[in-house]
Amino acid sequence: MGANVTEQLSEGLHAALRAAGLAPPEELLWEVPRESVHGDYATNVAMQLAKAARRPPRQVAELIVKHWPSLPAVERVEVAGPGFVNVFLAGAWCADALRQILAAGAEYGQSPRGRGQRVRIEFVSANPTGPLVIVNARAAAIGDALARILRSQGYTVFAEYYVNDAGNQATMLARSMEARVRQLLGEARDVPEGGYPGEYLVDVAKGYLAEEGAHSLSEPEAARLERLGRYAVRRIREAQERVLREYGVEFDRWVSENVEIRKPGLPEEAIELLRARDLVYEAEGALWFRASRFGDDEDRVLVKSDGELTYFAADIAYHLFKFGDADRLIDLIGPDHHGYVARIKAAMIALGKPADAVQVLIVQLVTLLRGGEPVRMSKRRGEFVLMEELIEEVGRDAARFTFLTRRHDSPLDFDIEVVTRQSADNPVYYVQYCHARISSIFQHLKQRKLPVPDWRSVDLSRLTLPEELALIKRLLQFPDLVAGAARTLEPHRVAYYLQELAAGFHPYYNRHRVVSEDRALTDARLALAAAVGQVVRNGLALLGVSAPEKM
RNA sequence: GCCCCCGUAGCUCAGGCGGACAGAGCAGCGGUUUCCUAAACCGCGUGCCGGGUGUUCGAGUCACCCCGGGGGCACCA
Repeated sequence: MGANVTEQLSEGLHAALRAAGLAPPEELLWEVPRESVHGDYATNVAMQLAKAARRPPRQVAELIVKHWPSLPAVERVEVAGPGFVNVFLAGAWCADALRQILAAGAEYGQSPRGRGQRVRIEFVSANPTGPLVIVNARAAAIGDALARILRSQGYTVFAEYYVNDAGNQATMLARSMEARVRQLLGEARDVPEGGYPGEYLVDVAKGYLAEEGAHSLSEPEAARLERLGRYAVRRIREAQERVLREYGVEFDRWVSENVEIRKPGLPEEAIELLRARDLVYEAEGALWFRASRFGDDEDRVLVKSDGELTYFAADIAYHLFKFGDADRLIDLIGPDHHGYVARIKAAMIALGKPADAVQVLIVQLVTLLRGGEPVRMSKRRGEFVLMEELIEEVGRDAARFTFLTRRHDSPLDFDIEVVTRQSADNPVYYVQYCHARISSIFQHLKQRKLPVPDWRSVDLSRLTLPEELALIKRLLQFPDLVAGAARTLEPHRVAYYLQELAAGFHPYYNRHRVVSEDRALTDARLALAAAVGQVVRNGLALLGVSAPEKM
């Protein structure tokens, strides 16, 4: 008993197919035609079934239309073009469906279809060697929105941040720390080649001296570096966590590669699992995994000839770790790691996971511009535009929304000056303003001491303007839209939908008064405004963007 | 040389598991406010959808090739 239109249409279509003696395809797809003269929904089943039915598509479509059952939601059904079945919704039914949207409230758009499935989504996972930068903000916006969207579809979602605090880079961080600490003590020391020369480490080094004291530097090298490294990782991680929280992103857990994967010997265990399946071999002094049997280009090294584990070996262990309480994994990674996708998938398939249980999304780079000029960023010299500077300058909502109006796999030019200078015309404000306007209508009502009607008893048949029906039909598409965003892992669909919805409301608001002398009409229009406001709020919530009452 | 991503309006990008006449925002020009927020509304668009071949009743969408841009091709992480 939902307002989900396509579910009802599919039931009707099934009934029609049965009555017509046609075998239904496994899945029925409804699309919203670009042109309204083609109806509110259309399906191409007739064309799909034509071959099996040994009839021309249009004839099949005629059969479907002929046997179409009477449904309150549907005014008429017709055959069009090469064999489309076009469905026109009944206006009165649509208007009445507003009641269901309002009753569902914040739950409108949710679905139970993912219930029982546990999804672990890992994102950002920047190295704990420096502050977060702009591309991390992009990944954070996308990952967080995906988590929210999947949750809305009933999935149990865990958001996870992996801290690569082991291996070479951890050592280089420790050495860089040591140089900075000794510099503070007056020694002439350079940050080592391949280290982290960013200024931020100076502050961390100051903290270290204050908390741990200079005497700790007299420890033997191994212990000294471990202490320095551990301290730096902790402080940098805390800073990353703080920025992400400001951005509105919370992780369910932060997993330390060093503590939770390496120390307990999980990589070795993973290798043994592969060995038990006879999927490893020794060659040239190293231990290899037969990745090429599972879709990778070539076999991959697990243990180097010097006896050290590769990052890949740890990564296999980490993915198994994630599968510990999840059925499905989603990794968001940067394009520089895409060479890893094939091998990690190969390893998971080799260990018995379904081929589609690991989904890897590549979040493409962000080219930062300022007034059309590229902002120079040099990791080597430690020059970045930081994520916190971005939030400061552009604002959290605008930054998130801008990232979410692009596909994750499309490289993005982000011109700070444009996004800030045009802030008033930014699409995010267009959508938020829609929400604020609707809030102000109810504020106005309150000031005039007029009651908010009980939606259950409002006469919605007063909503007959074409703009009103178009708006309502747009609202009715929302559940399918969110489901589609969840299925394809494309949060930007929600952002575009919201812009279209707002683009439907603003002109309507401009042309027609909601609150008028006609009390019954006022109540009906209030219901529509409330429903639009609710859906805007729900949609923005899925993106992690605020829905202000005032602007 | 091999692999991945991208190539749609001046700019930034959408185009919903192939569908019916290709869209939005921005930038530009002109107009709208005694009225629930003008961060709004109204009007103004001639795009070889990078090029080619193919699959299909139908291709911006799928396959292959080519061109252009970015990124990867480690016993680094």
